[in-house]
Amino acid sequence: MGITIKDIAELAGVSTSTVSLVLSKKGYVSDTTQRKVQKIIDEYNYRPSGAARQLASNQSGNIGFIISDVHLSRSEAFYSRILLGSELEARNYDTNIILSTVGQEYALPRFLKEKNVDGIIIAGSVSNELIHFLKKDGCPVVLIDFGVNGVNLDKVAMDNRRGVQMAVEHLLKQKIRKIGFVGGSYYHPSIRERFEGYQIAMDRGGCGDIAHDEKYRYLKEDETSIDIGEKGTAEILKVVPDLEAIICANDTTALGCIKYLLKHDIKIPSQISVVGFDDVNFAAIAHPPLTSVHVPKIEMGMAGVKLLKERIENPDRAFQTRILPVELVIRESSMSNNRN
Amino acid sequence: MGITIKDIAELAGVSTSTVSLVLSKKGYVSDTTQRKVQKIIDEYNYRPSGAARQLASNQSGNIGFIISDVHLSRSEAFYSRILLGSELEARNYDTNIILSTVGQEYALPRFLKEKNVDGIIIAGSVSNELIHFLKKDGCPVVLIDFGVNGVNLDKVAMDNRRGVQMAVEHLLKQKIRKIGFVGGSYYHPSIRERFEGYQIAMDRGGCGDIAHDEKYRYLKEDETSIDIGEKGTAEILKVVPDLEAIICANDTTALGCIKYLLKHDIKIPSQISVVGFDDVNFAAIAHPPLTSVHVPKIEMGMAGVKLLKERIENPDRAFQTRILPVELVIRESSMSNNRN
DNA sequence: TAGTAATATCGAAGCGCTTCGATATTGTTA
DNA sequence: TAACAATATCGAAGCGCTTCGATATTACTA
Repeated sequence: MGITIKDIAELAGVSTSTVSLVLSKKGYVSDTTQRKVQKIIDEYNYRPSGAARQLASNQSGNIGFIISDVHLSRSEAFYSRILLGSELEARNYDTNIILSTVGQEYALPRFLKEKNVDGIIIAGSVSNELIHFLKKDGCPVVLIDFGVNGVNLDKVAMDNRRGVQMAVEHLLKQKIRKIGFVGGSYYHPSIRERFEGYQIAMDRGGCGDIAHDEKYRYLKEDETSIDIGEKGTAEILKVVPDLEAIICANDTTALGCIKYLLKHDIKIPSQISVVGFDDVNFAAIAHPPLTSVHVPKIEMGMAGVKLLKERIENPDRAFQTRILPVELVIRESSMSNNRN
Repeated sequence: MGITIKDIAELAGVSTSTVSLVLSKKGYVSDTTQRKVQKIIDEYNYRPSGAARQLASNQSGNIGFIISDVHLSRSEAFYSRILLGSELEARNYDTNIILSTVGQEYALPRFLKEKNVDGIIIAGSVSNELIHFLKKDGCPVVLIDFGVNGVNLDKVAMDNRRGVQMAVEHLLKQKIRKIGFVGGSYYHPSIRERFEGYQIAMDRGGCGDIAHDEKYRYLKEDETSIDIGEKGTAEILKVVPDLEAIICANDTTALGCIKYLLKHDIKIPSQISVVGFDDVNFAAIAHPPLTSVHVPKIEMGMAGVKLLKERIENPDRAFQTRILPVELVIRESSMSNNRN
């Protein structure tokens, strides 16, 4: 099959070790030999076998990217951007991304079985068993937008609390105080932080009574969805008919919220303001365009790869959590002209 | 490093070849040995090295997935679904997907350099050089939603002509005849087919004069975008003020089209109907919800993997093109009650 | 029951690299 | 210029599997 390092060595009249040195650019090779060998390599379009290289050097040049399948299908707009960011960054290191979705059941992603990755990025929530397994295994791991209590790992996250705080402040400035919170996936650390951010900001704004009143919130364990947004809005409105705004755990939920309001002829934002989180690409084109906390998804993916590379190079350093800043993007769904 | 096949062999009191047979489930192994070996494997949590296996068997168990970076960022909602489909299908074969975006310049994806994939899926358009290189290289390749003139390869496509025909028929049935066509990426075969479908259907419906009149169309080489949708709509309306409908090359374009119409207070669909193509997930939540030709994206991704697997198994069989059916999803943007 | 076929297991030779230690050559310093 | 360091190249031993041919055992046929 194809041409091997041995062929190149013979053609160039050197040993295979010399060719290997030329390839890897380390060790001593004279300029003349280097050129001579490189010429043959180019001429014959020689490409070293990854497998052989891996086997001999015990390094794969691959990193695994794990994401739960439901997660990916449901929040594709979010996670596929993170994946894209990781891929773009991986390109800089000449590294390949091996993608693997995992189901709900505890199953090792396939590449893990063959351990042909140098490290792993996990985006979003996966089973605790998997995390524990990896932790025990000692394989370098970076978590993006996820975390498990009591497990110390490198992480990339966004400033969830700050994001919602900005949203709350934006509403308070408009003299809106009756603000509710709707969301699913409450098991997810990011969602929980967003809710906490809501409470903190409300407390500070003197609306603690509202933020701590269960009437004003709808929180489910189920994966976030349009459905939850609709139901949540309905539930809260039932007990708080004079609600003024809804902050949603993410944009998908916000979409459901808008859907409900539209259906019941409640004007956005003049009657009720809506704010989402994530700023996925449909936020801007929703109707009305959705105010949302922008999450730097591409950058998070890139940061994950960087962190992983650092960990691989230096396995013993202290674990880091990189928290990327977010930004409130104000659009029509929360701008009531008659208020501010 | 870890435990190897040799260790397992010793622990089980058999030869490594026997362990290998147990692992691969081929050849003859007695029930007793099989169980004995498997027990040790489980007990020690042994995972064979992918690299060694690849090297020895000359099979990687990986398939490469190539997509152009701009393409992916721009039409993420479309291509990430295809990727998802491929990944889901790959899981069934215990195969990994190695992702690689390629830039505009002609560069080999990294995994190609090391040829550690058994085959390659290309989604969307990439440089002709890359296609020619792969063709010459003899590496199994499947093209999803792309094609190059004069290069024979396995392909997965959707029924673009039929899709637009359905859209045209749907409009004609409402007595709408002044139908324009707007789109970018005209270099892309799918887009061209969509335009052809428009012409064919219009011809059949007795509106050939319109479909062959350049006034009624706006076609650009540039990547499809919201921008093109806006500009195209503007251009056509300038010369055909009494336009009744616009068929767009894809949903992104349609979005721009809607944006323009909304801005100029032209009512959709009572004044102008809009139809998109692809039915990406924001089509349903656009305002108004967008009538679109549904493309089975997940299925296309899956079909790509299937086709590739077949080609790998049987490298000499005739090339196939799998055309998946599409479906017109009628939503508000094309339902004018006062007409039908 | 000899003779063949099917079944079961093993040893050893690779797969195509990297890398370590050995050796050869050249350059530098006292 | 002897002595040592730096530079340049090579041979060979693996890395952890698969697979082929050889051998041993058992089952089946005539």
